[in-house]
Amino acid sequence: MLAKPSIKRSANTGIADEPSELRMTRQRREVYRVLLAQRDHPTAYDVFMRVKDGLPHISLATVYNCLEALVEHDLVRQVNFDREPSRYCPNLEEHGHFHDRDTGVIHDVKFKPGIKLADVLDLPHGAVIQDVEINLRGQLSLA
Amino acid sequence: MLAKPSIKRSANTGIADEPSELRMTRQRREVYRVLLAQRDHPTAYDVFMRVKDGLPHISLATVYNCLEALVEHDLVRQVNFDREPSRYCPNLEEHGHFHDRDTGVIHDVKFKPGIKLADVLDLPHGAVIQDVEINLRGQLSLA
DNA sequence: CCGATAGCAAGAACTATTCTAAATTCACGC
DNA sequence: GCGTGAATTTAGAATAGTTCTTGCTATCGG
Ligand SMILES: [Mn+2]
Ligand SMILES: [Mn+2]
Ligand SMILES: [Zn+2]
Ligand SMILES: [Zn+2]
Repeated sequence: MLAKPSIKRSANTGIADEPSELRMTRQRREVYRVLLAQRDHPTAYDVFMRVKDGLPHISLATVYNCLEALVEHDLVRQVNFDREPSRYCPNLEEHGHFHDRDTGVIHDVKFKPGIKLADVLDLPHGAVIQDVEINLRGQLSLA
Repeated sequence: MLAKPSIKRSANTGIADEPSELRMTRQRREVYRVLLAQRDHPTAYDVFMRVKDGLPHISLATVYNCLEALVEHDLVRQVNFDREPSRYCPNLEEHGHFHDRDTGVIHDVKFKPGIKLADVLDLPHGAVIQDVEINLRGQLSLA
């Protein structure tokens, strides 16, 4: 995924401020820690369950808020397969996802070295790409 | 998107039947006609509104049913950007989608000739890909 | 410490989609 | 052209992941 600038405008002036720092609260730190600890592309609810070990009073809404904050500050990527619950991935390298229909496991899929998207796709003239999502589905043949 | 075999198994035997034909009802035909007539990746609700011109009594649930049937029989592709409402595309060539943030327009994006996904992606060993989804977001620079 | 801003928790609300149940249409053998 | 069973349609209810609202708490700069 390419970087997305997270601009905020002050309510008073309407002038663009610096992109604000992410305040690392206990909840956000724990959500992020959980994502790094087990990189299996958990859903928000999965994260909620895992975070409760360390923060038993955290709410699901807070998990959603934390995930949104982490995504907006480009520490975490949101991964959507069709209309299933969103999943979250702390791998910041440009990569796609392969969903194994048999096991449900989602594998990270890297580009082969030296490949750029503009090399393989016939983009509209003047297109500036800000975000790339590559989602594959299939099976892992056991042969 | 790669072809997805739509196998049905008879309830009695559990033996695989032929993939059943899509029965072209008035509703399905009209939904399909609307998709072909204006290829702007409409949502189910967009389709509903357009189909009502020809079939004023059609229900939204039927539009969903028809779209699902068309997708399952590989006449139409479902296109999902993040968690926005699904959109529908009758272009059966293998292609991705570019969402222009400024205009909201979704453009079809073809692969450059001769490119295969396995050539550019580092797939897991033994992966058999059944479905490919490539979604881009960005802007069209006017320069 | 003070006032302001940001974040959290709990539950309600939202909304795209799916499900339910009853009515209608259809395919097909006679 | 019927009768019959299966498929489809319809309207409305239900579902479920996510977002919003509200009141409270934590944090920050001074
Ligand atoms: Mn898809
Ligand atoms: Mn995305
Ligand atoms: Zn990933
Ligand atoms: Zn398309």
